[in-house]
Amino acid sequence: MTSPLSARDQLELLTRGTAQVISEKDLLAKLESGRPLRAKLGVDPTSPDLHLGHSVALEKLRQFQELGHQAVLIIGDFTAMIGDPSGRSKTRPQLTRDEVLANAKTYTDQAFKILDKDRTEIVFNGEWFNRMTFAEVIQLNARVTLQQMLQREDFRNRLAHDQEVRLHEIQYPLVQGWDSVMVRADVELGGTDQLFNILVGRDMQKAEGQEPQVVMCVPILEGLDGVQKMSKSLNNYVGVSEPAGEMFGKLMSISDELMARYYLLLLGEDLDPARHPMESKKALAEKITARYHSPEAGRQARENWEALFSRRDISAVELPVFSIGERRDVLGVVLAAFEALGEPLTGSDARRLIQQGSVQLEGDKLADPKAEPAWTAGQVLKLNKKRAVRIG
RNA sequence: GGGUAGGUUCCGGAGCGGUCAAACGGGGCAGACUGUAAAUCUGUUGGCUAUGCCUUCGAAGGUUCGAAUCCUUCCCUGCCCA
Repeated sequence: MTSPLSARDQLELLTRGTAQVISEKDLLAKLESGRPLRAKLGVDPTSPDLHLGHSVALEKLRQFQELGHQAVLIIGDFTAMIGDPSGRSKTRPQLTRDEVLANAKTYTDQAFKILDKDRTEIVFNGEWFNRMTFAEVIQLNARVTLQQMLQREDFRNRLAHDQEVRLHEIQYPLVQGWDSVMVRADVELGGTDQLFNILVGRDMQKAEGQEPQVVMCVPILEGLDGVQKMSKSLNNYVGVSEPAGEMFGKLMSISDELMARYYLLLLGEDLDPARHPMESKKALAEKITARYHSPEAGRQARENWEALFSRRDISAVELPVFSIGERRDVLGVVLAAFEALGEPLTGSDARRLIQQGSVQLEGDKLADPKAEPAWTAGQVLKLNKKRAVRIG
């Protein structure tokens, strides 16, 4: 059942916020056919956590679903073992099968925070690749030339800079393209860094006598630093499964410039330049937090944040309660508190935080790791910029 | 297969017998300033039962009072030639 919207209206909606569509004409033609389109998105379960960077493409995929089309989510259990070289200046580490399968589960759970589970087809590409014979692999390779693969910027750069390019890496686009053939994709979504791979998919489909897929690239979302793309390894991400407070806090730390970008790519809205930047940022953080938790949680996160950082009214803030253990010295308490928060520190790191004045009890710096202040229930112990606990 | 250049702490990149837990830059963290923003300034950035001790400079041995630095073997990578 496709949407009552006309093909043109659908086109208008679907292309909004995309960086590149090849081609809109083809997409329109497919939409006009009236049948539900198969929109493919491949994900590499290389790390188990989805973040807002991934969400851009997932949101787009959901839009297809909302219009009555079929989402096809490919879990690259096989491809993850190759490692997508896209945008990389180095060879990616290859994962073992067990790591990949373990990641896949959490991955899909998180993806369904965005996608409609009932209208999503999940496919593991190991399903066909694990069965391929070597002869078939060779034949697949025979479809493209080395020169074609080397057109790709990543490889050219690495060659130019005398960095290694391993053979398995140049096969990646082929493998991804074959996925499109296997699922008979009408559209493939991906970040702009996927352009090359998705184009190869078109070639593979044509070679197999299929109608080539439409390429739909969404922009790459910058991470919290505002410069590099959001990624876990750069530690500049906001995970979709993070607690509401974390999520809100991380979003409040972005630059104004980046905020405009997030408005566009995550909310699909334009930033109102007349509004005070901080107000806009709070609104952004609340909306996104609400999206992944609940409107109530979004509001709560905002209130907490305002109480803690704007009004400095700590009495109103909900903080994790922490009970002092055996050690009563500052160093021991800080270590135990981080431990309790699930972010253990080394002794040296904790010592540094203390000596640099980050650790504060009710606003007073505790700069001596060996001191034993009179810990009192109800007091607020600030640990670092983001963390604080209430003594219980 | 031949020639040649390399493998250093999160990254890049110095060091080339002691003064090296290792310059410098980037990144990270913290402090000041703020809108927990950006910019800027300052400090910090292996671990520990911590004014000292322990483990790091591709791997394993060796020389030496002493090695990231010298020797041997091995592993890995680039480039040129075949």
